Amino acid sequence: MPELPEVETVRIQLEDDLIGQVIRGSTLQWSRTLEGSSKIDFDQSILDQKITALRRRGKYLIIQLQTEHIVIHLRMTGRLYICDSAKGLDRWVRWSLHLDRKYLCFSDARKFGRIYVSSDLAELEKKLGPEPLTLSPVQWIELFHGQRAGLKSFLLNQKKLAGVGNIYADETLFEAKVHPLTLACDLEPSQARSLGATLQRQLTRAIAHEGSTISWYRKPDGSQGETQKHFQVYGKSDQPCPCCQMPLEKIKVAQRSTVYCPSCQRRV
DNA sequence: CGTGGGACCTGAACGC
DNA sequence: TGCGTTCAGGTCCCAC
Repeated sequence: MPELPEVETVRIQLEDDLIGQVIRGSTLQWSRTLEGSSKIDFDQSILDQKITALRRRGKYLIIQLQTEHIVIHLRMTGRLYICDSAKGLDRWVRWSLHLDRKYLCFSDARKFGRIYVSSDLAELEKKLGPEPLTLSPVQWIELFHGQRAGLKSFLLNQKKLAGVGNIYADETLFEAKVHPLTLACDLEPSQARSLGATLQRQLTRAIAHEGSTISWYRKPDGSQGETQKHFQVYGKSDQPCPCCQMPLEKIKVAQRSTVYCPSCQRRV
């Protein structure tokens, strides 16, 4: 499931192919993929514009044009790749962007992914908390201060912190030895700093390993990420804890399955 | 402010 | 073989 490291990997791989390209049009195969405007208005606002940058904010990928931005969210099964044809290379292509002699294809089996155009990113910013990789130790303490949500819910809340999803939330809480239902405000300052540092380590390592391929995620070149080989708890319920050998437990938190070690991650 | 449930979706895995 | 069920989960929206 694309989270921050997966989206960052996609950004890095597509950057060189996209920057400097000029938009010649688009094809929309599943209308709900495009939100916020009609296909005609969408095309009109991006036509003939040059791509000046490829950016990421949380789990969003942002194709920066001269006066507009194309904002893309992959949700669960979205993939992006460069291809010679607007039809793409698989049966789940929902949208493609026409460039000079190549196409950026958006494939999305589950049809949850969304794309929209926006001249300023203020609306997006309103929905998103800070980038986890830029927070300082003091900022981590401030982030958790006074927050009465359970930590698993808090980490998944994009408005509080941008880019973390189910995989890296569970892996981080395990490595930090914190119970997923611990209230954020109950962390001691030293624990808050340490949890932040652990999350940053997890995300940085996952980017270095080019993301986690659980089922659908692929890099733009079609290959899989490597991070899943290093999972300690995600998807491993009932297996022995890598630390104490007690069986890992699965519970539902905020509608998501959550795997943790009841012995190593004691509740405060 | 916080949580819980449903909706959006379809493929994979599993039970019978 | 094939049908039916369950699970996966990011975000939005509504109810409490």
